[in-house]
Amino acid sequence: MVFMKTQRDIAKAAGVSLKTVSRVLNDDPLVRPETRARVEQVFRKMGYQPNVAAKIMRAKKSNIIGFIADGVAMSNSSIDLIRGAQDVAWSLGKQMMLFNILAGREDGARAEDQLAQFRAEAVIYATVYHRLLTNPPRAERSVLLNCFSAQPNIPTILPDDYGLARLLMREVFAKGYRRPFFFNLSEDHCAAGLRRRGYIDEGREHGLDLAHRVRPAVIFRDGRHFTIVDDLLRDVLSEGEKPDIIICAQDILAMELYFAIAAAGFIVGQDFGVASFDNQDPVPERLRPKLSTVQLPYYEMGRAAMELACGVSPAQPTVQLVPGRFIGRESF
Amino acid sequence: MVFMKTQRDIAKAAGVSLKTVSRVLNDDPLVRPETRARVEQVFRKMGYQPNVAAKIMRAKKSNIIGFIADGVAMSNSSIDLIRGAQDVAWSLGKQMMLFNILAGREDGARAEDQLAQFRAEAVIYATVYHRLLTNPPRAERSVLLNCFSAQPNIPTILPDDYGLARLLMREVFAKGYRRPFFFNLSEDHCAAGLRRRGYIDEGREHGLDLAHRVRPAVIFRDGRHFTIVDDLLRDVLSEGEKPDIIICAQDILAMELYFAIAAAGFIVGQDFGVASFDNQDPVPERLRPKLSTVQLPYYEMGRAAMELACGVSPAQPTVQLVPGRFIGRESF
DNA sequence: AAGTCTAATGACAACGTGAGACATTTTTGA
DNA sequence: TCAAAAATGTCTCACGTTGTCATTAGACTT
Repeated sequence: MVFMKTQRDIAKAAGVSLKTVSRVLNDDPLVRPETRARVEQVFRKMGYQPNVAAKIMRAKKSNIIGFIADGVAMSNSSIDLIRGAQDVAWSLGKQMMLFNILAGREDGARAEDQLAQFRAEAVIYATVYHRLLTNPPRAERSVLLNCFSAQPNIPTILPDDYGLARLLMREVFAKGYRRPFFFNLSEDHCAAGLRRRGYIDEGREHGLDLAHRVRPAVIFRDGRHFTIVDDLLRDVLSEGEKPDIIICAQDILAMELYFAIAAAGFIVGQDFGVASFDNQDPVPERLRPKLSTVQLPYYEMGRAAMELACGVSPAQPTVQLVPGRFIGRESF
Repeated sequence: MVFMKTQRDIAKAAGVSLKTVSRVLNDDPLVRPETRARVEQVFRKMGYQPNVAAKIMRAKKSNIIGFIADGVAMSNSSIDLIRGAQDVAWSLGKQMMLFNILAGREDGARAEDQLAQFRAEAVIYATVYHRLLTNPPRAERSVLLNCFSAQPNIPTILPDDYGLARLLMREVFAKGYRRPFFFNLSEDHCAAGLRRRGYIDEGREHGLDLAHRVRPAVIFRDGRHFTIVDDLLRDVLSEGEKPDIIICAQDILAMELYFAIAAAGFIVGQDFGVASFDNQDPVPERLRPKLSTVQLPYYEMGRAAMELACGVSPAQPTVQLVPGRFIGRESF
């Protein structure tokens, strides 16, 4: 972009002084409307674009908010985190600078350096899964999104996994189901504990003891996650009280469960209800019967994080839980 | 970031001139080793980060490559486009500036403005689906990724949909299938025509006339896409020669087909083979039986686009087709 | 020891913007 | 017609970095 126009060029072309051009750009009321019109005419004709680098220099303020997205490439759910943040940033005249990284590689440090070099005013650290952030952020002003840190006082936005589980179970009980069983995430996943507690607490509220009606359907072994939906379903059907609905901790687990149920000779939505967490496009809408899920509030979380980063919403409590909502379809 | 150190601060602290600090930073061999050591000592102590804005000003060169991603939020497949581009950019010392937009909103123009203001050296325009770009890019130097334009001479990276179809059918025939049927995308999707041609041509190569053994499984009506997998399967089973394998134009269509096949009382991989296009995580791996697909070469396409944008690979032919590869699993 | 050469270091300018201080011109109103 | 007010212009500086050129320190020659 060597041939970019400067205010000086505009001034010459419009037959006014550099200062007048500057006044027009910065909405100085001292400019006569006709002069303003003439200058703006030239802006359009010559295609002037202000030089952000010079602006940053001059203002000692970058208007840049960094967004470090860890592992977003692995899942599409968290893209809504980005969309939410982006929308807020633009509406505030801020520039969001986005980095997709994979934790464990040097990506992260590199992204942080880049942002520091652009003098980003704040940095949002986002993860795909709700989890603990091991190495804390270096930026002076940061916001944690979908993750949290050992060190306190960093503003943090988290999904209300506990509340989400209760919300889902309220719907389940409202439809008359009384023998739920919960196919949970593996216990190393920190949403697992929260959801289990919400599931059990909401059960107690309805006079049920669900403490033994929840088991992980994903296990972590040799550094990898394996799903054991088939085995788990077999176990659950052979022992104890047969469930009337199965809750899955992820849509994709629900998909596997659909196959497992069919393989066992049953029909989803008839012999068992199925419910799940995530509402991760496009799976729930395309399953038959369509899957009823609770939606993780990623878009709203992204918005909230950017608002914190930009200092719109005041400090708030350090950890902010964002509620989700129920998406009712056909599976229960 | 008000309290950022500058080279001037470092110079004062180290008792040398501003220029010497600059020399140390730019690996100028003219600096005496002891001086260099002293200055670097101060760097570490004071935590210097160069100011990119000033660099851009001074150099009149931004090292920034823009990436405008249209609709990435709608699908996770194209994230690999971004990963590929990002990896190349970093390895070249370039800074990729990423924008997620939705065509039809003002997002696009805004992103282009932002990039012009940052004096981006080139802009990559990427779309989720292989399609025609209606309003052409404004940037002087641009690359089209997964889309193409009416105006010629813009370097363009496209998936080789035709070749992908032939590749897939070669595998199908190699496994002995002789009565394929192709559940294609809707005809408004420009991959549909290419894949159909590849499908038919590869069939002819094996002595089969497949011109009438392909139909759209997705229809476009009232501005929306609907899948008609169930209806189509019923039709195909009731008329003409019963297929021994069904090819789906998307993994998610294949998922629907699994259900439709089960509903019709058949077993996937036994009564019919199923094959598909995309290899879009996590669906193919989690279906039972696991789905064999051809993978769209998104990562490589992203790399190729960034290489073009950075001027690494010479001009090439204007349109560059990137081949995909076959991912064999269990479904045929 | 004086002179010469080179290695090392320093001073300065410029990039584009925006603002302050102030001068000059134009317009408005009595 | 003149004074006041409004509009525009001139000039200067600062932001942080790095290329050009000038200067100094040290080493080497005679």
